Amino acid sequence: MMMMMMVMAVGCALLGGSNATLERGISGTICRGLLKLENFNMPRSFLVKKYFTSKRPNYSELECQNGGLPLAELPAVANDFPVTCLTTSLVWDISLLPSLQNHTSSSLSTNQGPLDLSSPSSLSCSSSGEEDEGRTSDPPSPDSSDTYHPQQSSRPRRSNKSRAAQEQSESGSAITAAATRPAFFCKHCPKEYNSLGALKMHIRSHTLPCVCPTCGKAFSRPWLLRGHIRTHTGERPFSCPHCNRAFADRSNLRAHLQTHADVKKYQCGTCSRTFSRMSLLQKHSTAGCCPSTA
DNA sequence: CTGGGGAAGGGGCCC
DNA sequence: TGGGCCCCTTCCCCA
Repeated sequence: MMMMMMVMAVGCALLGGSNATLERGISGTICRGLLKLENFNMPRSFLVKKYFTSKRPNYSELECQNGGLPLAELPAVANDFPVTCLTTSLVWDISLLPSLQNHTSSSLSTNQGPLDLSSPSSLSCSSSGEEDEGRTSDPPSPDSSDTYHPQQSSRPRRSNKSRAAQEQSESGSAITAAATRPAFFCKHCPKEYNSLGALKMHIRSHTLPCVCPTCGKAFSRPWLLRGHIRTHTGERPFSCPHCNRAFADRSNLRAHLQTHADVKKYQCGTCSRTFSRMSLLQKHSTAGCCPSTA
């Protein structure tokens, strides 16, 4: 079985050009993942580098929804869930998205139980990769020269603006604002981070130290691998309290719960129509319902 | 075309 | 400082 999956995965990777048909079928997911890895465009890096993060999200905003219980553990009679959600400021107006994105939070859970994910044999985050790379969050040795290491430099690399300022006063006496906010750059991509830890974590997205023992797909973090392994095992620890559906991913359960809501979380600012997902709201907006925002 | 599910990526926070 | 977890978001596919 494992060999078969590997062969399929390799085949898909080799045939990356015509992925339209390959992505369908049994190995579609695997192929899609590999193809994504191959391109590695990282289109989802939307959270990079926030200079003015407001630190902690306001989790208490949503606690009223379920009293802090995990959604998967909500009683089926939690009928005020959607309403409560909407009576708070959590109804999203797409016109406000740019300013809200960094301030939203919907921590609907505390320490979760159902996700024990035993299957220890399959959870070894990277047979080899994690041991060499993951533990240190550093790229493998051949790579290490390709990434920034503070030990190799007397100070963190600075942002463009900071570097310009530094160049301007090369004598060194006027490193002011830049020095108070050092930036750590990734040498694999143009991203920059405020802390070395964040950079190291990011570097893992390049080194992908966690390898699935079943299909060989690599991930940046152990829990990503765990989630992926569920696609092989079929484990779905997050169940919907309103229906019989279960999900392997909590976020997907959360999105699903929106489908049970009479009034959904994401609201069009023009027509007041609500949507279960922001992507649907965005589609709705760009489709022309809201000319002002389209 | 729309809505929903599946899978995945990434930063932030807590321990 | 690092690992684990949380949450958000996105992309793709399908009904």
